[in-house]
Amino acid sequence: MTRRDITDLQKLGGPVVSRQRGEVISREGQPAEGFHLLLDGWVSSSVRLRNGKRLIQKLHLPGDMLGTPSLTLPSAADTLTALTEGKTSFVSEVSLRKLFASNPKLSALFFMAAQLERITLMDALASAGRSSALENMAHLLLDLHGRLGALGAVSNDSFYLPITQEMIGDILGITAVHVNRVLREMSRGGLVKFEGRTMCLLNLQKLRARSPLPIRVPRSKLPWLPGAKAVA
Amino acid sequence: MTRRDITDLQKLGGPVVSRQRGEVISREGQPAEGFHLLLDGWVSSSVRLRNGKRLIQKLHLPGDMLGTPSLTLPSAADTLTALTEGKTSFVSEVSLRKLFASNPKLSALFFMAAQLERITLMDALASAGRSSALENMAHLLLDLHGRLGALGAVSNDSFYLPITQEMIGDILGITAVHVNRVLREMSRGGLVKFEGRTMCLLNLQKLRARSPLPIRVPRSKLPWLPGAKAVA
DNA sequence: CGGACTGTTGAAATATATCAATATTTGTGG
DNA sequence: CCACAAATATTGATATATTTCAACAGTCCG
Repeated sequence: MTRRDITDLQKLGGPVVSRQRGEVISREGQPAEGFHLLLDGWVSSSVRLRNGKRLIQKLHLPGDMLGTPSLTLPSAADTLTALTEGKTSFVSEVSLRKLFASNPKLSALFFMAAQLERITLMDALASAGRSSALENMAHLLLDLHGRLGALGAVSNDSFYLPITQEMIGDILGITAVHVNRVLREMSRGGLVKFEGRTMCLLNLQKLRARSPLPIRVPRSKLPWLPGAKAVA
Repeated sequence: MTRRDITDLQKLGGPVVSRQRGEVISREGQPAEGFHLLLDGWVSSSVRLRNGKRLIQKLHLPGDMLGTPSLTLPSAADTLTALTEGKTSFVSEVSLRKLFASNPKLSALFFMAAQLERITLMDALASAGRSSALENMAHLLLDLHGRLGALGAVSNDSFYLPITQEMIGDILGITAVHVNRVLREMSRGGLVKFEGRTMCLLNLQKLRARSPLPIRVPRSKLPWLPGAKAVA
């Protein structure tokens, strides 16, 4: 990105808002009218099913855009909840228009970011359907390991995991009880170690072998992107 | 969309290519370098897991863009297979650049289309994890009913479904045997009727009651979109 | 026509859910 | 900083949805 791109991106968001743990940033069923940039902290995106059960579709980490899918709907599909203290800033639809109208390169990057999210969801869906709970757990842990690593939040393959086993269950679509059994089995097998909210991946190689799909690495360069000023 | 938008969109694709049933349009592991517009026919997007099992992530219908997520990766994540005879046209990365550089409105629409796909995937993921096979089947049938209806391919709530029960299993993440049991149970319960490849939804209301999530209806208007020529 | 898919049904095996009881940790107010 | 309540983790026993294996019927297509 050029300096101009970065400036444009920073100008996008409104004032920085502090979020407390447990705070609902946006609730399903309410109109969206914009999205949020996650500047700091963890946020979950969850949906409640007819039968009352909840499912977490995504754990958002700093740098993520929250709530963009709901821009396409009359009312938000998911609820955004802060899992830790954090900071967000709101991007209105008007700001988004200005971005698309003035910076084709960032527009294309936004498009590509959305495609990357699709990949993650596609992989999660493929994995969920046809793999055992342990395999899905391995995939989830490796995904977090990769994403947190990129943010510098992993040391010695261990990281802070500010979610309960029940939430992990809501991500993988299994019960909290079964999450516990699987984690303990992985622990006994020397795959991971966890104390409180700290998770340590003891054997990345074995974990990768158990993961139904590899963790995707995005293309580092997209040579076809329009130049920042290449406006017709 | 204005006339200019439509012209821009049509210019995007290369020559029309005819596809035979079973033909592989693009294979996972190979570089993408562009995507396909589906002009006619059904196409599946599938992934193969480490354990050899296949999972279908999406049934594509005419009007869909195929393979855009893989633009973000060094090599394609999914395999695109024609399920019926059909027609596609290829859009190169260069064409895509020109679009982003010259038409901010279509750029924004492309972004929004990707978000809509995310919604579908999020719902499928939420549904898959926490619902019974019958509930997921209801959701799938209603989704197809809605999408095919928009294309004028539904009459009397019945439509042509050019896929085997094994493929349905690969979509829902269950075995072909179980697909059969679930479909027959729905049939006995008066929810659906099927003969050969024709599926008829006999009781939409009951089906909706069994579906874990409603079928989403996109916003009809996005007033914030940049005008077609609103280039800074 | 015949062979290969595809659909259908039954019986047994298995992963995961559910229910229940207890231990441990975490957060909070005094 | 402590004590206590609430949330979370852990483990066992049992129930259940789905898979697996198997056998056969139907159907499509060359």
